Amino acid sequence: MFKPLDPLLHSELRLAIISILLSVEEADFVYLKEQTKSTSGNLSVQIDKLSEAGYIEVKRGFVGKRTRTVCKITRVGIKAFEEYVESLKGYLNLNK
Amino acid sequence: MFKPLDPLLHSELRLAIISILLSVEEADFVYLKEQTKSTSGNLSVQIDKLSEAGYIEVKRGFVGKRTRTVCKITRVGIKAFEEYVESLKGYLNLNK
DNA sequence: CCGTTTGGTTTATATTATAAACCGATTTAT
DNA sequence: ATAAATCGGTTTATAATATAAACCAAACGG
Repeated sequence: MFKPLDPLLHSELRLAIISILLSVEEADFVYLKEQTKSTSGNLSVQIDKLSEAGYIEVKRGFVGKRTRTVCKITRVGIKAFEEYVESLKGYLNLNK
Repeated sequence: MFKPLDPLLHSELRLAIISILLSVEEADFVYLKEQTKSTSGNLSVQIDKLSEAGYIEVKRGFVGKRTRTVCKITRVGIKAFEEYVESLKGYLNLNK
């Protein structure tokens, strides 16, 4: 009945990050920060966690002389998200 | 876009408790423990939190000589749950 | 130069979740 | 009658998480 919820995704900020990355192909740090209205520190940490889990891919590079961190969701991340949503449905009564 | 998720409901065990109470009118401690497969300690703590927030009502009584703790969701709890689900939809892409 | 902004990371702290230990009452088994 | 196990929890300690605050190097603006 209640399947466990992937703790990596069951977090407001990380879920928002994944949600954005699902709809946008690629997003950089600044864009994610704007969209999620999070602090840089929090965003940095959560991006790392998603990256270490292999849910997203992070490329650090330059645009002109400025650094730029770009994130992209992986198939692993997509899969995990889909499973998370399925599990979550067991908790919500979406079948109203 | 990303409305904040009520932290009281954005918790696996508390969400499971609420989910059960939405479908069952009343449930006692033992039943909730069985259904959620949680430990007594964890369940006790989370029931308290939901109770203190006014999301559920807790009645402690007896059945025969044994103690019995019965939980029931309140209208406040129902409202909070509905809002939580609405907010959550903004994170999931349920509009596939 | 000097102060400020950009684009972050690191470290410290507050909050949360979870488990472990405990407790009084009640059965059950001896 | 009594010791041992079970029931129905609560309390307390610990581990994990989230969040914010402090910091940093490079770039830019005056």
